Amino acid sequence: MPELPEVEIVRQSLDKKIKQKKVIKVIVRNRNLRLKIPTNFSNFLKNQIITNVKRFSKYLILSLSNNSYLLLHLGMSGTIHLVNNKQKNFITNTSFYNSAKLPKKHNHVEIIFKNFKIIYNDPRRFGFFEIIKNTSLLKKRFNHLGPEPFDKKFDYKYVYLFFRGKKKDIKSFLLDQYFISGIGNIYANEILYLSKINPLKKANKMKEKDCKKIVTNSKKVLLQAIMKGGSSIRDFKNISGTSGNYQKNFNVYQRNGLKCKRLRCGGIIKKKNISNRSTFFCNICQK
DNA sequence: AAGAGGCCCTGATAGC
DNA sequence: TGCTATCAGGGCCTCT
Repeated sequence: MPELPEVEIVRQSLDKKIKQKKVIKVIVRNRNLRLKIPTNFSNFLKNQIITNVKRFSKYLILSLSNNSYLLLHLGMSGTIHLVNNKQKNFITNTSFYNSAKLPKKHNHVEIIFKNFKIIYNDPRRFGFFEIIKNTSLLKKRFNHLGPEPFDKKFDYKYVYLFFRGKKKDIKSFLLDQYFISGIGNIYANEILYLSKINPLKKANKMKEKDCKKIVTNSKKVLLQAIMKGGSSIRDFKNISGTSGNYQKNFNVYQRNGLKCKRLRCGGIIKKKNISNRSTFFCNICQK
């Protein structure tokens, strides 16, 4: 599900709810996420106060009162749900991403606070929790990741230099978190469309002008997506009023067979597999 | 070193 | 109705 904008929406709603709140209890129902949850996980978190909720790339970072951090990645299908203790099962009106109703299955972790709890649900279990002991280890943890699109370091010179001698296609690099972190399959497609660049174009063929467009449109697309509350695709029935709206702005993603939205272009959106991910692009205006 | 490909896992949907 | 195949918003690993 989540790329940078969706994770940011979760962060914002989580921040409002759990900042300065104390963890009363943690229940782990299934340790077998992408990374195995250690046996001392619950005890470690108990009585900790969440001092801050931050985000880097697609990772949520909860700062704890003992100066350590709880890292959370949502993988492909992770969602966070809020349940008030007095309610039985259902949440009605939260701004949590895609959480109109609490699913019946795959509620792997519960973090319980005084009057409410948050539940981590993840059918595919590609997500994970990780405890990071201190700030320098946290820094180290993200060492291998490239800058976020909003980072000053992510400018056309960085892009141009990175692409020198690289024979892979541009689409794969937008998904490469070591080059740039936070972009996923949906937004990679949308960024290339706005840039009028064919996803199969080789990185070393990119002109300075192309690199500038990549930089500008990466920032633009992700910021707009955050402002629209992220994208909610699939499972449309259960989306609450506070779910994302950016899917209405998709120009290419899942629009294969439809007309290009650019006036007078006349192109058709095509679908093609690149590095095993579905890729959508206009066959005329993306060169 | 860079790039191609496979794997982790469940659920929804399409096609027969 | 029920089967099988394919695909899904991510990230990491291995092999060449």
